[in-house]
Amino acid sequence: MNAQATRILRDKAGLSLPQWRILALIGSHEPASSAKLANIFAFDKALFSRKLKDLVADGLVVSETDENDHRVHHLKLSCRGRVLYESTLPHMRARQRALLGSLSNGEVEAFFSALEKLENAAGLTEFDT
Amino acid sequence: MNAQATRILRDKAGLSLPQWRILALIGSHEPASSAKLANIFAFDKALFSRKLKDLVADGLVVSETDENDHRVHHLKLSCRGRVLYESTLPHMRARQRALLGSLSNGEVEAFFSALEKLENAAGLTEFDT
DNA sequence: ACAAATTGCTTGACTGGTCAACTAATTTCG
DNA sequence: CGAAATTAGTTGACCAGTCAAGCAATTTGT
Repeated sequence: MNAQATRILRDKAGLSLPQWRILALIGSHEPASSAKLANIFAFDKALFSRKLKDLVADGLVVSETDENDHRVHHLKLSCRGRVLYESTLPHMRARQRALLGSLSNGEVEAFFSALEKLENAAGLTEFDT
Repeated sequence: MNAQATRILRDKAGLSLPQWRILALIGSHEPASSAKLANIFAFDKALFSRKLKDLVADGLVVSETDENDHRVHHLKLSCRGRVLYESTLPHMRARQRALLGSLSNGEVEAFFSALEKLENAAGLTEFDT
C-alpha cells in the first residue's frame, strides 16, 4: 500500500510520501499552523523538520517566523504549492476510495476498530514477566 | 506494536526484530532450509543476507554450503541458537496472545480478511488515469 | 562443449523512520 | 530581576527496509 502511494505521488506530483503528508497537512490546516500542530498528527518532528526544509527549498511552502515568538514558524502553501496540493488531492482521494471500496462499510469500521484495539493492547501490555 | 516487539526482544533475548524473525524462521523450518526458502516469506533477501551474517557471527546459526551446489547454504540453529530460540518463543507467543486477546475471534478473522483485501486492492489498482 | 541464461546470494546506495542530544527563545517562579 | 524549567525546532546517529547492480556457481540450449 505504501509503495502504491509512493508511486502515484512520484508520477503525479513528484513528491515523496512524507513530503505529500506534510503538504496535505499544511494545505488542510491553513491559514496558519506551526510544526507543533503538525506534531500532534503522530508525525515525528525530526522527519517533519527535514522534509519541510525540502518543501520550502522547492518553493512549495513558505515559512515565516512569528513576530511575538521567534521560535514558532507559520507555514502556508505557496501558490505553486497550493496548485500542486489541489491537483494531487483528487488522485489520492481516488486511491483511498479504490482501497476502501474493496471493503464494505462494516468491514472498514471493523478494521479500524480492531487496529485501534491492537495498538492499545501493544501500548498497555508491559511484559515485565 | 513494532516497538513493543523490539523492546521485548532486546530485553529478553538481545536480538533485533529482523534477527528474531530469521532465527524463528530457521528454528521452525529445520532441519535444513536455504535462504531461498526464507525468501518466500516476504522477507527481503538483502536484509536477510545481512542479518543472517550477524546471527552466524554471533554463533546462533550455523551455515554450511551444499556439497552439490556451492551456491546454496544450509542453515540450522547452533546449540546456543536453539536455546535462545526456545527460551524466547514463549515471550513472543505471550505477546501475540495479549495482542489478539484484545479482540474477539471474529474480530481477528475480520481484521486479517480486511487487511488481505486492502493489500490486493493496492496491488491491483493501476492508477494510469 | 561452451556461450547464454538462470539461480543464490552479497553488496552498495538510498529512503523512511525513530531516538536522543542540542540550540535558542520564552515562560515561570522565588 | 534572574536562575530554572519549558517549548520550538534542528541536527546527528542509527536501524529497518527496498531496489538495483554485481558475482560466482549452475543449468540450459544449440
